[in-house]
Amino acid sequence: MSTTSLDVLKRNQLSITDSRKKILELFQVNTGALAHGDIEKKTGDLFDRVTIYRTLQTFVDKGIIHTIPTADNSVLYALCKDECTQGHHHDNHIHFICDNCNVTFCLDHVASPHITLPKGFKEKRIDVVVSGICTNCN
Amino acid sequence: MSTTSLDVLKRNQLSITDSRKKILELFQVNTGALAHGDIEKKTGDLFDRVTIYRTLQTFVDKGIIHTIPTADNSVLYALCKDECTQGHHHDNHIHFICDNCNVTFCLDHVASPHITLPKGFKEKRIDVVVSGICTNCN
DNA sequence: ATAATAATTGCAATTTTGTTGCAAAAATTT
DNA sequence: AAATTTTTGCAACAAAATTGCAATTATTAT
Repeated sequence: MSTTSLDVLKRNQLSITDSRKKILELFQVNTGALAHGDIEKKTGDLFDRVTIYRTLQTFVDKGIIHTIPTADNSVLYALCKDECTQGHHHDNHIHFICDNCNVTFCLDHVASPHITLPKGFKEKRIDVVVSGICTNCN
Repeated sequence: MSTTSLDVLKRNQLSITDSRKKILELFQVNTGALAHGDIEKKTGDLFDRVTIYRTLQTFVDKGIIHTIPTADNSVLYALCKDECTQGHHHDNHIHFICDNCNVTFCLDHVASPHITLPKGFKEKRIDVVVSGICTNCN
């Protein structure tokens, strides 16, 4: 499966626009997760803030990116693996946030743990966020 | 150990004020977690928005409540277990958010899982948030 | 290729959320 | 009961996010 920004947009039946191409490429180039503010900085005044908000929301809706819950409650976004489809995220991996450099990693090879819930609770989704010190800062 | 709001405040060497008593009682009465907005609604115009922010922050500092990271990045607070002391939270339990009724549960008896991280990553804290359908909505 | 249609963007205005300084009020200490 | 300390409410401010709408851009049909 090809992975150019253009292909991803087409595969998801999205109109091809400068903002969508550019923002998607940012995610593909950067290893870590990105906040809305990061994207604003990296794109300068190419696009309006509102466009960035809407583009991110569109990508989340389509299953192209997913949000990451963080301890300090800032909103982070990261690319989903290919298996994600519209309305159905399978980002079954954990996230790691470095307290030092503040980069967020999607640890794709660390599966979410299985958790036994009390009777009556049905799991649909599980988010695991580990924070500490990353390899680069060690 | 007694659990009236007054006792909790005294134990933590906090001045006894209406807002602190009222807000603490809200947490004690409600099973789930509360957002700043919830508290604002439930207290009407009894207290200023700022007071609520400061009270919540004070409680977090003292280890009376803790924050919960959520996937939609709203800030949630919930009562800590008694073992929490100032500056040292031991909220080593997972959280469950019901997609239906939107209530957040602290599953105190479900411990956070142990996760094996890739080489070089050092864990300091782990947050697990499971979402799905709770007992009441089942 | 071009016109018609549909979708997206940018702007302005607004709303929501959170913070800060300071004087007034309330709680605690003496 | 007075002195001191802490907390509160107000006002102003700042940041983050949302909405409606006209203008622009992309897609579809001709």
